[in-house]
Amino acid sequence: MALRFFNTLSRSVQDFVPLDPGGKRVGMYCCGPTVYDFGHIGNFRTFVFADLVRRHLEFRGYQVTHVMNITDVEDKIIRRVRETGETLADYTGRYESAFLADCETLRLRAPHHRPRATDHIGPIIGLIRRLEANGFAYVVDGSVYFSIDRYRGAGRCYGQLLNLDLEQLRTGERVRNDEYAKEAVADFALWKARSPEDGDVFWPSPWGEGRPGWHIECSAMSMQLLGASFDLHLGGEDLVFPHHEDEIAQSEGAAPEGERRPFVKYWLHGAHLLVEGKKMSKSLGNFFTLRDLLERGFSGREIRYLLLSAHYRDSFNFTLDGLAGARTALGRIDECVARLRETAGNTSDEPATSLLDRFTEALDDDLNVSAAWGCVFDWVRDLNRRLDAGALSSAAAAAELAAWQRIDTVFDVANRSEAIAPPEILALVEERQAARKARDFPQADVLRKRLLDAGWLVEDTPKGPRVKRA
RNA sequence: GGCGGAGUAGCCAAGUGGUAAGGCAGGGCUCUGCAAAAGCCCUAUGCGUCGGUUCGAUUCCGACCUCCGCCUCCA
Repeated sequence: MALRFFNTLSRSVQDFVPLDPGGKRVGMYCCGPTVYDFGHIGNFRTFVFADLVRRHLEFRGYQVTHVMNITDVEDKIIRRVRETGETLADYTGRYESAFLADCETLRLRAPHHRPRATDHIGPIIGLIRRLEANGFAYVVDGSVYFSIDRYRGAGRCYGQLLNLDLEQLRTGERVRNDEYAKEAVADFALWKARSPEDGDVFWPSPWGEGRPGWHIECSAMSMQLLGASFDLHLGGEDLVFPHHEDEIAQSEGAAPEGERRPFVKYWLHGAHLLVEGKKMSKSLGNFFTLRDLLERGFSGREIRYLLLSAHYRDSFNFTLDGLAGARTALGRIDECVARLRETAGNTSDEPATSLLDRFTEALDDDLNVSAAWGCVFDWVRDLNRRLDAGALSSAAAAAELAAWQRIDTVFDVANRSEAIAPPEILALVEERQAARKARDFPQADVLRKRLLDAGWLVEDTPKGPRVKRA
């Protein structure tokens, strides 16, 4: 069976066929963070989802070029910069570093390119000029807007990602008065003229000093790094409209007549999450940054596992109980893998195929992680039975271990702190074992406590004691 | 008001036109000097409600109820 994804463009699950005639190379763009604060668990759900897409593509042998932008100029950022008196670069640099550290905590594979909006003002201006040349942009008081009417008038399609009735668009409170200059409500800013509140945040342009609009950076940077037409574009579901719709209009609208190609072949959108059953909000006290969760004693891999446990298109209820459950579930895998290692010893073998086949089939089906984890836990139970029965050869254990390692290139939840116990710990274990043999149980328990204080848990098995990280 | 998504055991969550994966929690058991460890086993006659199609529906159709998202800068 082929790999398939749900494409927002078609509202259906489609076979994945890369644009590359060789069928190998894949360009993938994911809308990254706006660095105005620490990332929260909802942000990271989307980035973990993007990581899963990328890793599964790589698992399937594709050569992925992964781009994730950093939005480092935008209304909220400008407001914060004004409030703190810092420079834009100092302010955003701090949160960008924090974001990168958080990504490492969650074991996200680093994108090949992480372009910043402020480093691409030139390409952004160039793109706006092309839109002007094509007649889709108009200038009002030093700001440049995209005209949806003119775009549609030229036979182009606005509204590819959703059924859109512009007449029905509610003119809500969020239509600010700084947008009054637009010809039509649905038009959007490509370039915003400098205003006094912007402080030092502005760049020169053919239309005067100002800064880029929100959507334009993604069009400019993605096309620069991946070409005018590429395979995958990912983001949170809230970005479908207007952000991604506008990206399509800007990107396809910039092409000269006669060279029109679809901007992106597959659009994938991740659902939002709820926290403790409610929309995350600071007033409800259910607003968690990744850092908050780490402070509560959870690890990056536990959070990663939990975020990988639900399908990306379903809204997911993130709870602290769920995180605690994630810890137990991972422990079950850790145990099984550790037993496999012991049984395999120095033996190595080709990966066993039965688990890999089921796993691949599950993820190929629009990233059905629930089914994939189901395979993993079925496998764990089966192996535990065979290990208990002493019915697993070292070669078989090695083959299963190799299969797990393949799977973990996608899920990446393996226990990394499962270091081999240092000699002094092993010495204590032996000392305790001697005490047990001598039936000096009080002494054995003292030694067990000492090991525990050192961070190691002893487990007595029929084959002798085992230590693992407490 | 417009568009879209979802309702499966205490919780999370797959799935299928033929009678319900997996995880957590809970219960039982095994191993053990002990176990706080680990493993095994058990746990939905039921899949929001009501109709319809069908030999048969949780799965298809219709209505309804509930929840959620988007509708101009929120992942």
